[in-house]
Order: sequence, then structure tokens, then C-alpha cells
Amino acid sequence: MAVLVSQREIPRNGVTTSLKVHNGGALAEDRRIARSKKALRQALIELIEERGVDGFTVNDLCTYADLNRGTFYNHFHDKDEFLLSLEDEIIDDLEGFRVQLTRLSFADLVRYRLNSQPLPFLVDLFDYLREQGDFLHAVMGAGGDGRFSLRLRDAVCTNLIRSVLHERYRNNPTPFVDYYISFYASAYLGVITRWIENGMNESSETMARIAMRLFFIKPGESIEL
Amino acid sequence: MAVLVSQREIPRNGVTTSLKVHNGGALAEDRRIARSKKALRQALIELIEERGVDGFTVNDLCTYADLNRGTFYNHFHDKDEFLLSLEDEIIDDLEGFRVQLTRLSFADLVRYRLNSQPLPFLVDLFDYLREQGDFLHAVMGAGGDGRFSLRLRDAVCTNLIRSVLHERYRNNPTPFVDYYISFYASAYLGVITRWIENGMNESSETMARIAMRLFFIKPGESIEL
DNA sequence: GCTCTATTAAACATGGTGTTGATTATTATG
DNA sequence: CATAATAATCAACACCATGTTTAATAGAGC
Repeated sequence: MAVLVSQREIPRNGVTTSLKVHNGGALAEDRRIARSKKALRQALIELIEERGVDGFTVNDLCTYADLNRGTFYNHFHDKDEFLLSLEDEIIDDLEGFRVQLTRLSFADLVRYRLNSQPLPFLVDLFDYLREQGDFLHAVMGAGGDGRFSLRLRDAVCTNLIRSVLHERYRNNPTPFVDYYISFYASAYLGVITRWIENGMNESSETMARIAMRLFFIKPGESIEL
Repeated sequence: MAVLVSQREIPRNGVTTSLKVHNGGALAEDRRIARSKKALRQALIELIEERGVDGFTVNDLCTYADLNRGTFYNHFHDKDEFLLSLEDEIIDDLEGFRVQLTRLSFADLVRYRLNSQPLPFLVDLFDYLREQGDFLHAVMGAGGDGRFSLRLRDAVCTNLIRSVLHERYRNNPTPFVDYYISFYASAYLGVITRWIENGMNESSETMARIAMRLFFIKPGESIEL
């Protein structure tokens, strides 16, 4: 009676799914599972691009992925949980960048800027975003999932600004500082979004330089091109 | 046979719905329609806040609005069309601000800044946003409609930046200028979003001043509080 | 090769959707 | 106030997606 129970067991909060792409080896997923999830991921991207995140059903998803609908339900409870699990992977990966961020100081930024060098951290970040480009393009586009952009802003941009902000103001609860942080966090999210929307034409180095240049510019000033 | 056809006729693209709130008088809507739509709007806001934009059905909507489900379908084809019609109202209203924007120059901004006066245009904008606060809070929040923020950014913020940008760069297709505009457009959208999320505590004048101050600040500089 | 398990296929109850026709209630208008 | 117009209600409908369950098949791992 309880024999086949494990088949119905759905991984709590996508723990297993995080092993999928960057699989270190330990606790490797069954090839069939990996294949199915990969096909579903690709189908999801295509369908979001074509019809927007709410413009298709689980049926459509499985048709695109050339899988039985039951297979989908073996792994995910519903469409949203599946989407969230993929988003979680990205956010989890970005945690790694967050720890780099906390080590970053305003002084570092200035030093690299004076040497006309892009911050390696930023280059790595744009490299990673490019790696996930197809998914990000779908999910951050017009038909994508608005929640993800908010998470990305909090996961990366807000922390980025906080870390390079002068220590005095970093945890200052003044309303202006609050808006100051929101201002720049959203600003950098906007740059990233724009880059992804436009097909990521610029190289990661170029983008890192642009990001740094934007940090040191004053809006009212004339731009030296 | 074609007698009752008019009851099923749904207004093409929410033309009639735009008369609802700010009704100038001409072609006034039937009171019953206005009442129904108002109830639906309020129900929508409550349900988005409670369950997110995809967390409820047309059934729920009508239960909250205390209306028959048929009434909803008399006016709208589906949930999304209804939501879009409400968003369109806001965007249409903001068109008025857009024309003010095109008249705005960088010089104006500096002049007001030197006199420590907030731009009347900005005060009006924040006043209007507050007026629509409950809807905006729902639709721009975590459970809201991500598409709307994108529209708001394009309708207001991008134009705002373009108009105060130096003429030389305004229509400059350089990649950097492109990102420059995205940067500041998203930045100001972020400030607006933050203000709305936080319950719009600051007055419109205060927000206008903060917005102007953020325009003249250089990120790397220390902030004078 | 043998065991375990993922995929498939079919069936099912459930619930939301969008539409329709007839009835009732409310509104605008003369 | 009386009347015509029309909006809201109610019940019923076919349709489709959902999420679950079963048994059979196929494939992975060892």
C-alpha cells in the first residue's frame, strides 16, 4: 500500500531541482528526471516568450516538452511551483555573488576605477547572467514574471548599493537614505534588465565598465562619451 | 432575434470604462454600471492584496463585489481584460503628465533647485499617484501585475529622463546613453514604487524634493543629510 | 540480469470559464 | 408617473484545465 508512495513525493521547495544544472555529482539525479526537467525548462522558456507566463497551461507545457502530463505532476505540484523552482536556482546562485558583495568596499571601487579596470566581481556577474540568458530574457521580459525582478533587485542590487555606500549611511534609517538606496538599486536592475532585453550584445567587460561609470556620474552633468 | 444583442456587446478595449472615475459628463454611464464596476474595482484591489493577482478567480471577484458573475461578463471578457482596463485608466491619466514633461527642460530643473522649490509638475504627479494609491499599492506590490510597472516606467520615467537630458544626448543611439536612460528611468520608478509600498507617508512636496535632490547627487559622493 | 523507479496512458471528479435565455429590478426620459 | 430601455440576476450549459489515481511499460543504476 505504501510501496509507490515515493513516486508521488514531491521535493519540498525544489531542493532536488537545484542539483539539476550545475550538478556537482553528489546525489546525482536519475538521468530520466534530469532529461524531463530540462525539456520542461526549455518548453517553459519558449512558451513564456510566445504567450506570456499566463498564456499557456500545463497541458501546453507538456506538449512542448513532449512529455506526458503525469510526468510534470510527478515533480511539481503546479505551474507556479515549477516556475518558482527555476527562479530559486538563479537566486541561489546569486547568493554566491552576495558574499562577494559584502567584501566589496567603496575604496575598492575607486581603486579599480582609477586603473580603468572593471571590477572582476561585476564581470563575473554579467558572465553568469549571460549563461542564464534565455531563461532571464523570458522571465524578465514583458510577458515574464514580475516577482522575479523584485527578487533580483533585492538579492543583488540593493546589497550592491548598501555595500558601497558609506558606512555612516549604510544602516541609516533616514527616509532620504532609504530612497537613495531604492533609487540606485532599481537603477542597476534597470541596466541589467535592459541588457538582457536587448539580447546581451555588449560584453561582460563592457557592461561592468558601464556599470562603474554610471556609479560615478552625476545626472546633471554632461556626459563625456 | 437581434433584440438583446446590445447587452452582450462588450466595449472594445475599455473605451467606456475610461469614463468611469473621472466622468466629465458627456455620455455618462448608467449608474448601475458605474456601481458594478466600482465594486469590482474595490474587490480586485482587496483580492490582489490578499492573494496576489493570480490567486483568485472571477468567482471570487464577484463574491467580494457582491455581484452576480454574469454582471462581470456583461462588461469584461475575462479577468485580465478587466485588470488591463483599470491599468489603462492610470496610463491614460499619466499622458497628461507626459505633455508637461516634454515642456520641461534641464534649465527649469536647475532654476527650481536653486530656489529650493519643488517642481510643481512633480508635486502634481505625486498627488495623483496618492489619489490612486490603493490601486497602485495592489498592482505594483509583490503580488501585483509586473507588466504595469514596465508601462509606468516607459510612460513617465523614461520620458522624464529624456526631457531633462542634454539635447545632444537625448536621441543619441550610443549604447552608453541607452543604458544611462534606462538607469535613471528605473531609478525613479524605484523611488515611486518604494514610496507607494511604504504607504505614501511622505508628502508630495517632500517626495518632489527628494526626487530633485537625487537628480543632482553623485553616487560616490557622501550624502549631506 | 535484476531491482528500482520514472514515464506513459487512461480515467476520474472537481471546479472555473465563458455563454445563453428568461426573469426581475433599476434607470433614464418624456 | 408611466413607460421604454437596459442592467443585474439566476439557472443551466458545454468546455476545458486541473490535480489525482491506477496499471502497464520503459529505462536507469548496480
